[in-house]
Amino acid sequence: MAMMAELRMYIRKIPKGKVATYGDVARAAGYPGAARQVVWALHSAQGLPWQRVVGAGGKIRLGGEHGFEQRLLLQSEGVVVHGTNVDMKEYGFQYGKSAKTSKKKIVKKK
DNA sequence: TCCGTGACGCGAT
DNA sequence: CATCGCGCCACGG
Repeated sequence: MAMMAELRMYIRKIPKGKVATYGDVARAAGYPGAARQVVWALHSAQGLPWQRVVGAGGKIRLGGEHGFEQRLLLQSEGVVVHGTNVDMKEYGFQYGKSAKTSKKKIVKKK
């Protein structure tokens, strides 16, 4: 499957109220080190929860108006943003971690 | 085909 | 903290 499609698919897995980093998404999708491609995938963010993708350490990498909007969107989902950062300990989403114990097949929303 | 461009990541200075 | 350098890789010129 095409890389961008994979990335977009994983981005959609991020639940509301949680965030994942570019690197995490890339690794989860099977492309470690392809954080830049995540950016590309987001560029064509059609229906994607783009605001739930932040930089390493929970840093919002968007500038100006966009960064401000991302902050608002995240907070409206219950994520507390400190300046330009998010507390990953509290809101970081771990891919597949829950599936590890429940082996239950995750029904991805389409 | 080579080259510049990213909402990147990470270690070194 | 702020910067730099390097690795990473799809895409458009």
